[in-house]
Amino acid sequence: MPTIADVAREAGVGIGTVSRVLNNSPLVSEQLRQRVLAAIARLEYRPSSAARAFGRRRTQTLELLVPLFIGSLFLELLRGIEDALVGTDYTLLARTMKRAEDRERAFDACCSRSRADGALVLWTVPTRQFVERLAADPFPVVLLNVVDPRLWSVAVDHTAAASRAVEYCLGLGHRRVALVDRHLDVFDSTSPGICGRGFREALAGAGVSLADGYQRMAEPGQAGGARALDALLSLPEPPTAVVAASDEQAVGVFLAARERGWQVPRDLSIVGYSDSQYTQYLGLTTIDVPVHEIGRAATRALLGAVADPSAAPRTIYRPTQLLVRHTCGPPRAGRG
Amino acid sequence: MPTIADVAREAGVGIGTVSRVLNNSPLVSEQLRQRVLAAIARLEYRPSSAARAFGRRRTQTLELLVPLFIGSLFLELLRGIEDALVGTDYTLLARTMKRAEDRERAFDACCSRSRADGALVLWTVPTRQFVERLAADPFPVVLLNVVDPRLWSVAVDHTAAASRAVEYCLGLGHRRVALVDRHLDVFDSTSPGICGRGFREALAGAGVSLADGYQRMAEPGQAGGARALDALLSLPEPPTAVVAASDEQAVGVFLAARERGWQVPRDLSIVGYSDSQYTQYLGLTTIDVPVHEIGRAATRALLGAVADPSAAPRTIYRPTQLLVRHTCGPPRAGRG
DNA sequence: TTGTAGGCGTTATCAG
DNA sequence: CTGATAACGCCTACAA
Repeated sequence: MPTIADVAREAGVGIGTVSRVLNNSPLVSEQLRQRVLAAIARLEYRPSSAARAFGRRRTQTLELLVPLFIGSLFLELLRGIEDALVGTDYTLLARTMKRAEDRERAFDACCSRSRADGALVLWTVPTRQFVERLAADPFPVVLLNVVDPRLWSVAVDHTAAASRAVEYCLGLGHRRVALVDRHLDVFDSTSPGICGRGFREALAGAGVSLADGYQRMAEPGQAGGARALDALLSLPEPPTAVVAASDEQAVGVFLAARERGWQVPRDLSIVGYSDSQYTQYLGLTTIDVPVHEIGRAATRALLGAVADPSAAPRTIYRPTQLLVRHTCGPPRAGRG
Repeated sequence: MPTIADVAREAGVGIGTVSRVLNNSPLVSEQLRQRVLAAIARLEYRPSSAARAFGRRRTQTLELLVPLFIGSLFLELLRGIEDALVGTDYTLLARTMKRAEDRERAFDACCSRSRADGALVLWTVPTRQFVERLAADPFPVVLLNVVDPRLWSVAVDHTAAASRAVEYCLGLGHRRVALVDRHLDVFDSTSPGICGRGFREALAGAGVSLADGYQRMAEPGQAGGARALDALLSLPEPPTAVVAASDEQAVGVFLAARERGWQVPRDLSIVGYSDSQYTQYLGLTTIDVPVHEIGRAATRALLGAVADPSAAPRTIYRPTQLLVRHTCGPPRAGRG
């Protein structure tokens, strides 16, 4: 395996010149550049990325911290990230986290002496220590779908989105609207729900009082949604519309409703959250979260922060919109 | 940022001892080990992974080459890979490929002077040059869902699986069974379909002749399936059952059928392929491909190959099975 | 069991 | 513009 020294010898130049050619430095005469390029080709030389990372104290790698619970949106997000990476010579290191302790370890590993130049942190709230350590020893981090003013964040306004969904149901005539919410932090069951505030605000805005048990926290995934609906339907006055905090939960709600013989949207209206594309054929009315765009924006922000670590962190919001399909309708007379 | 030398000084030992402690070498007295550990803690020292990778000529990284077309199975696969990685100190580098040229570059980048110690290659056929280069300069590679006898491969027997699906339809009484197939290599539209052979064998085995136009190649995804069904339903004698080569295509078939007013399974039976979990609520009858297990097995094989590059490559098959749900039934009298 | 010295392949710095 | 040369931080002999 040839090294830079072999190339230098082959081309009859100094090793510095070869390095400059490799790094597209303008400080090389065209003649020598050609000689070096030819030598590289003859020897089939490839620079060692390990040596490079070591030498320039930069790995050309971005780290992605992602909870393993993640649903199908991950793909879309990955595409967005890759989109932003095209043309750069950065690659992506994926580190998945299953449990809270994995997260601690991942945070720990990623910030000090990282294998990467920066990190993308998905759908999980940074711990206090993490933020403190980052303050002490800056390392570029961008949060996705979670906001922390002390760090770069790219997210949507969950409150506005949830409000929009609830208002839509209210507009259809529903008064018994329930929320199947999701913890902001998958690893922390004491963390608030992402949609709770928007839900309450929308109800308050319409002068509708919040019935007991209508605001539920559920596990992510279909199972969580299904269980939540079961609970809701056991209430003395079950809701006529349900807003879910994820499409997967919405599917669970849908299934559980069907199981009980409730038809959607005749007996129950459902709004999802995220537009995960796998629910298209279900005709799920949902909040469209521009996941692809979030991934791209976050990656761009991270690359920027890597290039200029002194830039003050910003929070970037992306707009959501309601995607009306076929799981919502007016409440049924007998039940509404 | 402290280095190993700082730790050595702090602990009052030689740098070699620190290195040995870091690498869990048994050749350190318990006493010194403790002193070193304490020094490490005091200094909050973390070894530089870049320097490590450089020094030991091993990156502790596995590379994942994945076509961006990939559907929801990717998540399950990723989980399988991560499962196999738990307990090792390997991390995963993801390199996605959008077009055929990306693939060339990815193959190129991954084998010579790679940033990784080995590579997992998904759902895409290795090019001739790739295999040749690998033969000349060994670099551990494991193929997933594609088989090449010259390399490690983990896959299912598509022929057996497709046969099983077709036989199931035949057993229900169908005689007009069509196939919506998928190219073995997403980047090569001249590559054969993954299910074609099993399809034909099953028909032949039952003495059913293959009608013109019943074996179709389709693009991956719902759109491909939908388009393929449109074509099939335009035939003078449309099929009464369709076997698809992916769940996503099956969903497309399902949607297109519904669009045309055909009910499933009354007017049309559908079998999917892969059990992608997002089709559960559709009740799709499908071939269960153990994607998680494939990811895990492939990663284990790769780790093995990294540890012992001299081991001869093997092909590992994982069994599939038919998952009967609700999209198949006997052919309708008037149409069957 | 321990410390020391050399090497890994680049990049960066510095004279020329 | 170019070529030496010194880091870079760790690992691995080798010698003690």
